Amino acid sequence: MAFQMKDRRHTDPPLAADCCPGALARVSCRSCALNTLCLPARLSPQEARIFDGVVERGRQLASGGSLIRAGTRMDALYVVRSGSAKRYSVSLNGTERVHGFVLPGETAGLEGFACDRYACEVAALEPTSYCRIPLTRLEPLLDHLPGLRREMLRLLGEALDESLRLRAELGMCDARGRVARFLADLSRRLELRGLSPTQFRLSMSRGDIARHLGLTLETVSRALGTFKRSGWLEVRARYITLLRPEALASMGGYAA
Amino acid sequence: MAFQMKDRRHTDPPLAADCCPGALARVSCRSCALNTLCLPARLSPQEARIFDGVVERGRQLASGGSLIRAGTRMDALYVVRSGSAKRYSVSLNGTERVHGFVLPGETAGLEGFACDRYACEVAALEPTSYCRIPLTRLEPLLDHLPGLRREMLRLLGEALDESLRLRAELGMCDARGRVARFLADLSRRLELRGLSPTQFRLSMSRGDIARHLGLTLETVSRALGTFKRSGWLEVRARYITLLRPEALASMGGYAA
DNA sequence: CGTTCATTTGAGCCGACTCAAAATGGGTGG
DNA sequence: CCACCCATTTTGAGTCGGCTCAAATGAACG
Repeated sequence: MAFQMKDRRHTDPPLAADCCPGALARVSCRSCALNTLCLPARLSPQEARIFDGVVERGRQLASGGSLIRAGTRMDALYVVRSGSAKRYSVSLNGTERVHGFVLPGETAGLEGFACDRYACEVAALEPTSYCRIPLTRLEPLLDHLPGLRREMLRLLGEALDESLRLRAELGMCDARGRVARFLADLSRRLELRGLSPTQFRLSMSRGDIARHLGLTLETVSRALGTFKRSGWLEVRARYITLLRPEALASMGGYAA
Repeated sequence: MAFQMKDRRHTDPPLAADCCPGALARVSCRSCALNTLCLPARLSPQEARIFDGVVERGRQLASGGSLIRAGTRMDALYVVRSGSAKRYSVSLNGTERVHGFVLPGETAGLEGFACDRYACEVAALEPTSYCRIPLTRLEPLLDHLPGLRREMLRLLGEALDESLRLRAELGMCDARGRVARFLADLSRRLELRGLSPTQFRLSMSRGDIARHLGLTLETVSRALGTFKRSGWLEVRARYITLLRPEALASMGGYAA
């Protein structure tokens, strides 16, 4: 009972323009709640209007649903509108490796530019809606919209930079530091989206986190346990409350 | 004496169009030895000709010389023409992290698109010459050369893909596997450039390799020692001869 | 209410790190 | 040409963090 209330407190508020779930709403980017974060955010109003015309709004995806299949021909970019997804790849021996998590306003499928095929699987971690930007419609726009061109390069550069930084930061701290960094990063990204940076629900399992950080799920669990005992956070299953975010941030070497 | 001969065998043949070292030779990309590998390789002949006009040939850089300084404004892309370089960044506490090594025909500075500033240091590991592609001259070309535009996206996508793959592969094998993967990868890239895939000189120190693979230099040294005792390769200082490349490749999980 | 999956906790082991010292190689100047 | 010096690399011994295997607990769903 009291627990139910606790649960309620953690429930995420509606994140974006998904007020009409399941429908192919013709919502424009301008009226989208994510318009300060999303791809068109840096475009001029004219460019944004033109860009708007090529974006398809996808239907809601169920938890576990596949947004992108690795190995298939690259034909579009995808932007998560609400919910979340994980980017991962599966090696020949069946091992799964999680490259990262896609939050609302973030783009998936960029690595497909390398060879016209997607390299990563992207799958919803909870009910998730998305926008689709077909390349056949994006390409022609690049001719006349220098801002969009720059934005594409920026997006790719950012993904590259993030990947390098992740490798660098994870590589030089221990298990607890990695988990701390992960939480601090997630907290920051949630805050950017207008959500609470201190109270949130993890949409990914301990195993997903572990495979993302290069650890085992037991180690992730133990790290969370340590933080809990230190009074830095509260954990109840997937619900997290950060009590001393600054402690986590400093431990994760986030200032590096 | 015999040793001198051994050394000689390993000497790298001249790699590219650097027959006039130190001079700002106005060599065109078309006559460059790297033209099947380098940025303009995928352009149409017309596009390649136009692109040629914006490439500046840099002077020879001494070993240790800096090609790109992290934090400075991004104003150009750099392509190594001969020699090699390391991409790395230094954290606040002074720890160095090596992101990768740049071989002839490979591009450095791409991650700068993220925020208009370079995020990595790039420094020559041996006498190195390079080409410089100023953004102010590259940008306008993107208007009218769709092939060049695609090539830029491809280049960034490839860098991203490689970074993801590296993290994934290194994350799931032990120290020996990482070193094996590193050697197999290097071997493949050297072969692409018309060099021997089985005999080469490492331009980077054990420490550089270690900081690249997330290990210590002692561990890298021990891994090489193990391979040597197994008869998979010969090591003499920085000179490597692979005797059983397939063993290394399979151990490095290179087929993943 | 029971089943099933996810998470936590425990015990023991192994690989990579740390610290330390020896050896090798490259470069320099006599 | 040789002897020396310096940086790099190799090798050794001991420690510890995270992994593996295993069991118990907790949460979610019908």
